[in-house]
Amino acid sequence: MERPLLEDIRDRLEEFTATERKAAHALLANYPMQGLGTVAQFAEAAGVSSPTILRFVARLGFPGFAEFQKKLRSELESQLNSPLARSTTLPDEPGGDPLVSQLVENVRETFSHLPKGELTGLARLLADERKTVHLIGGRFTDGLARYMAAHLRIVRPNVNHVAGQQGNWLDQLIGIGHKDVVVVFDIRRYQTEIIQFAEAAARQGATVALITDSWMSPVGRIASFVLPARVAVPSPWDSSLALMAIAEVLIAGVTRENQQRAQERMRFLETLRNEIDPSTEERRNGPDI
Amino acid sequence: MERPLLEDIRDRLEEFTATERKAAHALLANYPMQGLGTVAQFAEAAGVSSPTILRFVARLGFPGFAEFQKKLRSELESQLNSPLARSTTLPDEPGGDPLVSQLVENVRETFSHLPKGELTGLARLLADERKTVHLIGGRFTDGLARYMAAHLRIVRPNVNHVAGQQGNWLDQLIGIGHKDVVVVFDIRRYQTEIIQFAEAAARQGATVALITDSWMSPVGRIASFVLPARVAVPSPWDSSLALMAIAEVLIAGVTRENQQRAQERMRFLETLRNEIDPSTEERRNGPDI
DNA sequence: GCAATCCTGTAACAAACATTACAGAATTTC
DNA sequence: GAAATTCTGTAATGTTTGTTACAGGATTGC
Repeated sequence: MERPLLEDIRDRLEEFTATERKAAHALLANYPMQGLGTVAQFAEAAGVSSPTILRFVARLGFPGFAEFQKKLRSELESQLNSPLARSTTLPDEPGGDPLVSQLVENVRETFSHLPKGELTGLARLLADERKTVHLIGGRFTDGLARYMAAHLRIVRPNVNHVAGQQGNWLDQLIGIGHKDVVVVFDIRRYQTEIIQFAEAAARQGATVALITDSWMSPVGRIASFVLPARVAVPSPWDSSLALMAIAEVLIAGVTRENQQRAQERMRFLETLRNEIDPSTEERRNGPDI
Repeated sequence: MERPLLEDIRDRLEEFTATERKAAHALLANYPMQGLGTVAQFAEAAGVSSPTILRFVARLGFPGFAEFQKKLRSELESQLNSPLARSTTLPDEPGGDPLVSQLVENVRETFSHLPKGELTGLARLLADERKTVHLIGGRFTDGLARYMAAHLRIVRPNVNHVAGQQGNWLDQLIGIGHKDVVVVFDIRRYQTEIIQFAEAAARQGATVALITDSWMSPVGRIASFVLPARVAVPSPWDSSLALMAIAEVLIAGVTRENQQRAQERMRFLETLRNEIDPSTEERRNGPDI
């Protein structure tokens, strides 16, 4: 990671001219906000002219004010999104592992920022038995789509997991229309096939719900529901844990909406299972809900 | 202190028009940075027109975009200058939902009770490239096995996801022996086929690792590694979130153990991907690791 | 002490921006 | 089903912005 600009400026104060130093002090006093306004505002705060600010910025190695602001924004975004900076507020590190702390924090942060109405609204829509629910995921998120489909099938009819060879996905677009809901799991790298599937489904009148990461899959442009999750962890991998938490909350929400029907379907499934393989009753080692 | 704009927007999502909601999502997904650029940048990120952004901002009660930005800056400055303000928001239940609190608590509790040695020992074993790793899950946990396999394949060779028709599982027992590791995801109701597979693999000399719930699958009797997870949530369903957290920590652990080889394999995969479909590079919307 | 060089602010200018006007599409109401 | 209303994007426009050119003052070197 590149060195913070603030430190760079601080170390180079002596090489600046008098007015450049004024600019530097003004920036350091209110870093990085002072540099995120206009050249004129920064100049006024520093008590120098606009061209002086540009010379100061050029001295720092930026070809223009826009590049300078880009750098400040980038640093600020990292600061706002950096859990390591905030993890100091969580004295308990479960298992003493920063990775685990981050996993927990991701789930917590995800739901802190998710609009409650989006979750309940989507759960209500998914509970509507007049609709057919399709779930699609990519290379890493197909398991989530599969997991959610496995649960939803138990509490409601007409659940389709879009899986198998991607060449066959187009076949499953046939007949999709206003009575369909498409739940899309898409995290970076965003997959062209998923985007195309979602866009085609939307064109045909389906409602699209997106469960994605913080950088927002392009599917977000056509989705009616967008549920972004925190995925950054101290690891080369992104974490899908928060996406799975969203899936679980939606599953619970649908089950709650259709409580009576869900119980009927679960009892029926139980009866089926006991008829086909009575020995499964013996597998109950722990308490059952 | 005035109420944060973010909360205001979140609570008012239902009253927005479709395009205003898109603007709201774009802002919430990258708050407050998305609102601190130009109208055109914000519009592009939201997938709407510039005038729509201005209507959205007007709907929030601001006479113009400048006033809106003023508000965002003010909030941001408060946030940057007041770390204590940040820490007081953490004790709140994320989303105020007991289900979400329990999900977070399950992950935290799971790792608090997991022996660290079990995790690192299993990660080390899974990183051993002389071994072949098999992953098997049941009706609800196959997605986890698939997820873990998809990641492990990238950082190490000889990874087999035992999937498809259960009748075919026996075929995959052929050849399993001392050089194999079988990772089993099994939560109640425990599946007879999984138990039988694991028992047969153990008889043939394979090392068995079990990721299960607190009531302990019968596979625990013959497993060398047992990792129990908290699954109880206020819902008719059990939660698999903590099992997925275990999977992610193992994935990260294996990647860390094989850091150099993992990086080589990832680079090679990147090269393959760019050769087969160069357009995937364009899909990078957010920062990449 | 003077010439050369550097620093700095003012003014001008091209580009970018926020905003408004307008028209077509979509939705709602009767 | 048609009229009224609302939503939305495109185009145009006035304003603001970043940047450059230029000139005067300050500093440095001979």
